Amino acid sequence: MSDSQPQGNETLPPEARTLAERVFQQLQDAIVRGELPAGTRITEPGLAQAYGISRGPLREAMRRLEVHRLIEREPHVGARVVRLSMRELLELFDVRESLESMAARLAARNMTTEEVESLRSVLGAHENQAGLDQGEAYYQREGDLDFHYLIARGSHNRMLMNMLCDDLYYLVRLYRTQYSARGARPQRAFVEHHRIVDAIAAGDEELAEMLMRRHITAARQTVAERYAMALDDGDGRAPISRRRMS
Amino acid sequence: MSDSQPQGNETLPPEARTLAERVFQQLQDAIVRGELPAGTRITEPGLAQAYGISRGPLREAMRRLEVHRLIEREPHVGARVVRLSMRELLELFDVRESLESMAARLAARNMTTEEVESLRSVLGAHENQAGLDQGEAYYQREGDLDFHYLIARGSHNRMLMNMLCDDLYYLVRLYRTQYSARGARPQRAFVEHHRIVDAIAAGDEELAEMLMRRHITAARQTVAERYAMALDDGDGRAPISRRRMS
DNA sequence: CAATTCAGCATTGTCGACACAGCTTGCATG
DNA sequence: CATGCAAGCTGTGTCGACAATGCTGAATTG
Repeated sequence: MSDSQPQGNETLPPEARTLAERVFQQLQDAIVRGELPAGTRITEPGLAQAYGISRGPLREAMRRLEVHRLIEREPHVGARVVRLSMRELLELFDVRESLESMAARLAARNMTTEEVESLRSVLGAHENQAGLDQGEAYYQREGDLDFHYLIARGSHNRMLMNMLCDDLYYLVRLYRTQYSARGARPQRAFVEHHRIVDAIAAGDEELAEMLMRRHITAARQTVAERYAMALDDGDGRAPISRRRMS
Repeated sequence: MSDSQPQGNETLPPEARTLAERVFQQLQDAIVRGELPAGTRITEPGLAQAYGISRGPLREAMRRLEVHRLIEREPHVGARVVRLSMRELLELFDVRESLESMAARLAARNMTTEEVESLRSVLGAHENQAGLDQGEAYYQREGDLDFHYLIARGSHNRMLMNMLCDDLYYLVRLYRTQYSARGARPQRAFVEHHRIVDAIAAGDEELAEMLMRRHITAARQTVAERYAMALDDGDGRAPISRRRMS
């Protein structure tokens, strides 16, 4: 896997920027990977000592995490890693449906042939991977997001791209670790991905938009049905698997 | 107990508790109002002294402004109030179209009768206001956003609501001050607003979504045509690049 | 024995100060 | 006279310390 790390920011100064920036990305990664489980209480002195920095940059990093909805803060009380409830997860799907269908429409309008080609190559790589151990599709977890990343970038809408890549997709990854959700229905997703790419390549905006909308709606449906019996509390908390990352 | 009137010290300001929060809101307001014009260079000691606080809380407020896309920061260089280019403005319209059409759909599904009623009352107030001095519709500038705010809230989708109310609508207000855009086509907008409310009241999700989409598309079209002769670069490059102040 | 109050502590909020980077300016030199 | 270089200055990045607030726990009292 080349980069499951999204290039959310615009330019490419990969190495040294500011300290707060690096800590922010490290924390972001640690959260979506599950190294910091949901509900973990984050104390500023603790993390500052853990990362070997002062509280100043760490506070700024936490501010950014808060705006990105990865941690929840309460004034004078503290911060905790977000615990995605089922309701918020379904809300996320609705927002994704709206944003990504627009991204698909714009991608069909603005994507260059090279971008379409790279999209096809990524899709082919995942297909081969899925052909090896079909059914499990472990790699599909990140591969699926690679696909959506490319379409978001292909929209050539910087604002839309930032919203999807910098905000929503981190929440998606967070959900997948918190619910330990393996990518369900891999073959169906593959077919849908192919059709979306075909529509984009053909420049059919309406079709691309509709297919993407159905794609995400179907995923939402699957998730909703899957957890329908497990948790029947519309507003309640999510039953997180309290497995530690060892 | 003490139900009558508690001490006026802290009634219920959920976010006015910390100093950084207040400064953030003050700065946010100052920017969208135009008191801090676009491109204004923001220096931390200057603003800190202006607001009578230290640099710590001000830095956190600036971080939040940065994430909300109201200021642009460059490491070791400084921060400036964003200058919305025409391209970014059109991008904003695309994002709004996608998000608000979904909000209208969800509002048609989830809005209570009380919410619909308040929506209608707001619309009626604006209509009377526009009846007084029709054509100018000064109030319509904020009134239009009131309308969209209520629909966003009516979606009962917290994530969608936060995205619209906390991020996009501030950018919309910022654009209106920067471009000194008076609300064009007021009567048409009124008609469209009424139809949207009717669709929402009727619970017609598809219709509400489509009408909202057309509503925003028409506004985008108007803006695009209006500035077509002033800056004519389609959607390739940003016509108003970030120029140096000097 | 239970409820309440108060003292102690941990953590967050805020502040002032130091270090480093980038820009400006003045001088020296070709 | 133009240009390169160096020194100063402005401003950001980072740090440690102090103050304020909320939580915890035990002791006391009805």
